[in-house]
Amino acid sequence: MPFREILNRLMTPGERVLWEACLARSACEYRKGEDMVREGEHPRVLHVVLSGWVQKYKQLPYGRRQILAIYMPGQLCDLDLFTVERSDHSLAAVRAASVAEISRSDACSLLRRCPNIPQIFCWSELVAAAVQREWMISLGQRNALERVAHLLCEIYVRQRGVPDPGDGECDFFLTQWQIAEATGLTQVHVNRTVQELRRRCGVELGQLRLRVPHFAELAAIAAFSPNYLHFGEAGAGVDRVAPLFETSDMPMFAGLPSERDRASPLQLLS
Amino acid sequence: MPFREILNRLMTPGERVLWEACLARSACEYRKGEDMVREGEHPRVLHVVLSGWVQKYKQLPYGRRQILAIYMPGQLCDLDLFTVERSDHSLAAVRAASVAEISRSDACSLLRRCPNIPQIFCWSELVAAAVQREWMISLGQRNALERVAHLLCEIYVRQRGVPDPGDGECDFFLTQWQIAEATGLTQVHVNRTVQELRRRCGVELGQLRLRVPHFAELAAIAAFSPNYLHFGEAGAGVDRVAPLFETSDMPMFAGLPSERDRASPLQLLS
DNA sequence: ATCCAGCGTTAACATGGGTCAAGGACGCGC
DNA sequence: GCGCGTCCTTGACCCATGTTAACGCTGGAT
Repeated sequence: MPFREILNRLMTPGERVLWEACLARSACEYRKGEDMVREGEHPRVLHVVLSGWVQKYKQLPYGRRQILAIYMPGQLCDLDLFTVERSDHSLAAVRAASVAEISRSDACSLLRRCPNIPQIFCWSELVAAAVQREWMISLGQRNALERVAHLLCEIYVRQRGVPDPGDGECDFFLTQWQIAEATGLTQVHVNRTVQELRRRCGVELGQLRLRVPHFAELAAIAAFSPNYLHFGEAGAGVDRVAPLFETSDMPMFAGLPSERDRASPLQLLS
Repeated sequence: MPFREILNRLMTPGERVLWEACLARSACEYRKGEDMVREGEHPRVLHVVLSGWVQKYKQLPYGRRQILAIYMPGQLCDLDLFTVERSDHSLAAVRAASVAEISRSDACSLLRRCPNIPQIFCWSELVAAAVQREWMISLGQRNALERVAHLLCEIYVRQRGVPDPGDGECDFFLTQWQIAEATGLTQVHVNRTVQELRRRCGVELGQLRLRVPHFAELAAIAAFSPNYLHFGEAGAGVDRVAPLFETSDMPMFAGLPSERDRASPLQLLS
């Protein structure tokens, strides 16, 4: 269950129409590497990936940069930026990407009309935060082989879902240099590592495509466990989260005056 | 302006009484290293640090662990856990710590009665997420000296605020082994690094206390810039965020039916 | 057809930080 | 006062990863 499916599952058909219309209306095209938000700017719009991938990154004195997150179609990139005066990071297209830029007023009217939308936002942020924590584990504790293997596993599972329906392929838009920036390694060493993975479990990392003939082997190298993606819960989320907060069991919404509207799960964001 | 001051600034006196009462009522004591939430558990309460520090961490196969975040008095540790079925990380005391454990129903009634509380939650989460991104930079891009220096700068500024009123001291509850777990280094190498910092800029890392006689020098080594802590904004936050969302300018709340109550800034969390 | 930029590949060499092992200082319980 | 555990310190050694510098392939622009 890739991210898009979760989106669809969480929305009513009517909401989906509104949502898609809003996205389509504000779609923008970016070229590879082009910035959408730059560190220090005051952010004015909310970015939602339509196609391609988007990277959140920080630039460091003298050239190096760290990629902090990768956003895939359907994901919200920068919900936090609405509360913040100056962004502390940048946002750019990984390759050519299409991105919806929702203005504050559009976001406002969406929220007014679609009670399930906040829930979407909630899951999006929740998963993004969990992924970020897992990246910290890679950066701090895993060696090069494990880091790259883990990143490939994550990207594969985020697109294909788990359990995997199976032909072992998915989109892959990062260059080896970008893998290096995400994993805190050198481009040269990423190259060595990718070759090792090719040798050990037949991973193919080609033009825009990742092939993983034996996912289990790759996952074993990375000690990859998809729990942190909270996928199973997102599936259940529609049924579980929504009723819960109608019955005033969820602390943040219960007691808020908006109960009849079922707005607000967003308040639970991490 | 350390975190506690921000808390006070954001609350009305009446709210502060309720808040403090709620914290006091549910206070728990933990010994050094004792777990409050363990990975895989279903989280039932919200943890707020009263005194001492709290660490969020993940345990890895064979012994190593990564500290993901450090929470100081006043901070909320795990707002996200309310939405999640099973926690993907653990929470433990750094040293002996006192922690309030707010039940869902208590959190609920707090939110009902204190319109500014969600705002507090919002800032807490926002800053926590920004700190986490900065830690990724350390783990991915900085060398040992820069990592440790940066951590010391952050801990100093988070307690003392910036600009610093000045005598160059603050609490410091981490052992060198815990610094190692937070920075992705070895305890042995942290020791070497701390000595280097002692030599280079007179940093003293003693029993429960950190002394930084020349903060500027330490900050220079780390290339430390406190922007990511969003401190200035938190000061302004009371005046700016609140009116903004009353005038329906903030997308997430504007249009929500609860406007007369001024609930909901939490919706903007990242 | 030619050029060029971007990307992947390779090799020789350098080094930051890990590993292992031992010892010392301090504080705490008995 | 003794013993023990926790934390800090030190030294010798070594490996994973960084550095530098080529080279070649490919695809797009002219």
